[in-house]
Amino acid sequence: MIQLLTDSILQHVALTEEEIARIPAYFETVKTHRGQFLLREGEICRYEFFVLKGCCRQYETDDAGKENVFQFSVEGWWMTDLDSMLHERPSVFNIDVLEAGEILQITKAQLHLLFQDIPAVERYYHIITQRSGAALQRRILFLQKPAIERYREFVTRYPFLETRLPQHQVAAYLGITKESLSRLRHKIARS
Amino acid sequence: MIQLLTDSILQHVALTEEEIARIPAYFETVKTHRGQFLLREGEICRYEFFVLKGCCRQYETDDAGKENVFQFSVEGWWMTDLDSMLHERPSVFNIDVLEAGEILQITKAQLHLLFQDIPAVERYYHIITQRSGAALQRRILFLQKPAIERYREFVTRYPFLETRLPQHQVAAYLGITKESLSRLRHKIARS
DNA sequence: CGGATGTGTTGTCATATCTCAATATTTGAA
DNA sequence: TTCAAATATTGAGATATGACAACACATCCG
Repeated sequence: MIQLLTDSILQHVALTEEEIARIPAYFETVKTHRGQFLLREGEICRYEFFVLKGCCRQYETDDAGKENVFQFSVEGWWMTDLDSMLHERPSVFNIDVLEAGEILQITKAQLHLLFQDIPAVERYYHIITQRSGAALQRRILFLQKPAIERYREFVTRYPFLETRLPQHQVAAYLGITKESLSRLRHKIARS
Repeated sequence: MIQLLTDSILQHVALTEEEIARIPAYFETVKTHRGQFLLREGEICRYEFFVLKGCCRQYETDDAGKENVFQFSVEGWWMTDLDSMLHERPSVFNIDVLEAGEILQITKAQLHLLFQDIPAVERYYHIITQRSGAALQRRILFLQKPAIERYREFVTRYPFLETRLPQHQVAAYLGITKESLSRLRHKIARS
């Protein structure tokens, strides 16, 4: 199943068969179960996660206890708290498992060993970092739009998430309550 | 004045005097005047910008004509449309000059020549990219908070911008109208 | 099977923020 | 200095969304 990762790498850089074979050793494989936490608020995020199977969610809990979803991750997606990793500061995020499955995790130290071993992977990593930056940028624009447009854009961009996730999780990603989302959907269905 | 850039680089990586001397040639210096556009919506963003002096603003205009500010940049800050640069797709952003001054600009091609010439600059660039990713991440969390907290956080994090910018620009960054910001400020002042 | 838990809908009312309009204040350039 | 443009404030009413509560299903698991 780790092939999902090597495929992802090969989409961006070229590797020899021997290099491909050396990659898995740098990662830890973790079977995940629903409700499991990969990161808890207050901890320093030590890993980059790569989802092999299942669905994870990165969210923060605000003062009123409301959960704001930052990102979902499904098969083939990376997920981490960049700010916590980079500055080694306690994370504001929780990362938990919505759908059981399997993930890969790698520490910063291992990642750098991997870069030394296989420089092409460093190029891959930087490409991924840039793409994730572009995605964050889109998310910022997204959050400035009215709720109904956010919902439409979400459905268009991530149809597979829309059907896979419970509505209240989608609402928490859109930045609205589940009740408001229910009413938005109703309104759209009518028209 | 280009020393602002080399200082920024030297904060993160080590360079020899000769290397420092080779850097300016890769950049174009542009004197900016108020109202000038560095990037217009619909164009493909070809440059990374580095502000030497003055203040720039990156914003998008929504369907209703409202301007949403994505980012301000002052002395020593980088600014670009990552998504447009990376995917070579038309930008949704405008970048214009609020305060006259001077900027450096560099194309992707020149940047890669610079990386080949001075590999340490590539490391600097990746550090900057990561930090900017962390900043984008914070901005996403920021946008999910209520307006009054967004304003407080803005003032705390960027006190020098709060005083330097007209209020309606700050409002457009916070994602509220200038009237709402005026009222928020009034409310805070009273308490 | 049956209850606990998770999920989704609907009603009512509260609240934050917006829109539009009028007016005040500051700033910059001729 | 003086006028025009830019900026900021205030009021009144509209609108989007939230908060809370009740209820309806579905689903999972003992």
